[in-house]
Amino acid sequence: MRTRDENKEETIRQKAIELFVKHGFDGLSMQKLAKEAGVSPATLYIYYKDRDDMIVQLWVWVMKKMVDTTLEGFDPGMSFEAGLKLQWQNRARFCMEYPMELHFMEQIKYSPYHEACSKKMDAKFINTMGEFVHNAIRRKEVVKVPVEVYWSVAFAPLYQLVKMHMSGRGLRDEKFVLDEKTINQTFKLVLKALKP
Amino acid sequence: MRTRDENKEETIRQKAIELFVKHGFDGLSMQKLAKEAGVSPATLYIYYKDRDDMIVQLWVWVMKKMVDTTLEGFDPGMSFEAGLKLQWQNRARFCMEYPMELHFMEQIKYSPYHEACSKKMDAKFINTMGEFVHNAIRRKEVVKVPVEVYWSVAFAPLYQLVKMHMSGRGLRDEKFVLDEKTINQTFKLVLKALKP
DNA sequence: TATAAGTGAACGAATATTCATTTATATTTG
DNA sequence: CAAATATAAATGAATATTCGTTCACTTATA
Repeated sequence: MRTRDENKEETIRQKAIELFVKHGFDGLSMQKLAKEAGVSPATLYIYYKDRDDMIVQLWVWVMKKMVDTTLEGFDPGMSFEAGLKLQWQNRARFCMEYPMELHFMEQIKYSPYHEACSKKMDAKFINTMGEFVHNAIRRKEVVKVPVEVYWSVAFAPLYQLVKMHMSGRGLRDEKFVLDEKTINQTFKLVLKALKP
Repeated sequence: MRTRDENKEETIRQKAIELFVKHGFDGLSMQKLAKEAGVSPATLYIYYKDRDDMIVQLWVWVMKKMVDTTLEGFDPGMSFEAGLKLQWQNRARFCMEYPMELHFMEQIKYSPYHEACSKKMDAKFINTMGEFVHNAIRRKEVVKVPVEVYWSVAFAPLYQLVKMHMSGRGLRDEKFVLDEKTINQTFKLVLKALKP
């Protein structure tokens, strides 16, 4: 039997995200994507059941990449400060290395695909994160708050900075570039908020 | 001459956001919207130049609503703690009262429309916010950090909580409902982070 | 009566998806 | 070892819809 061209598979994914980021949901049409990736439209239907399935599978792929990057060198038993710091570094690295993938994920988050995607969320990842927080709370390294409150304070500021960085400007018209110093400065504030 | 039916204008806006939130960019087609709003497709082109223009104008309208709500009772000369508290209350109220409008705005934020929209951003609003922070920094009520860092720590956690509230669940599968108590709890942490 | 609001049908272009065929290769056969 | 075969990958053209937009026309009112 004929073997599947793995290279082709990767090209499709890459071009799909590229099209999506550049032209949004409207721009990601099966025919345009096929042309862009140099394959027949019919080929897409070998890889994916339909357009919706393609978008969800694309999300799963990107999510895995994100989880892998985020967990690099991480252990839920780490001390709170060290663990959170590593999380920030890993997450920031992912954002900088894969801006289009991040863009794609953020756009999915508020789209009708959000529900279908979050069902495919890696449970192990969430559990690892949860374990880390609970360890820290138990050791009294972190104020005792619901996980949602913790997560909001711990990571939302970072993603907000990344958002500004990606759009190239801050709140006003001035240019904004997220550098190591700004990350550290913000991290210190977050740490202050979460320590008992 | 014949007068424009203001009621019709409002129905179109309402149905447009409804369609957009329910079915995303793909779902907001001119013909579907016309049918939904009970007007001719051609009528839409009296109100808007084309589909892109409609989406941007829709955003401008929603943004104004958001700014108005956020500024209710606010004065940039307020003390930091009182001002920030009011901001949280106003913003939370907007999110709860107009969930679809918030949904719409968030989706635009990561779409190709983001740039066109942010050009129409109300400068006065941004200036008022900026003035408030700078007053607070001058009075030494807030740590001296770039506005972007301030904004990220001050508001991103709130919007993250709202996001979870709107999706109906937190990080795990458990139900999550954002209540007054959770808001206050998070607010206290943010305040701790930002105070010198 | 002048004028802008509002219409419904129509346009070509683009959409998602399918299907009868062809192509490449892993495996089996002689 | 080489040739035949089986099988999944890959295709390009065609499907019926739906898309955004326009235009000749009617309607309501200042």
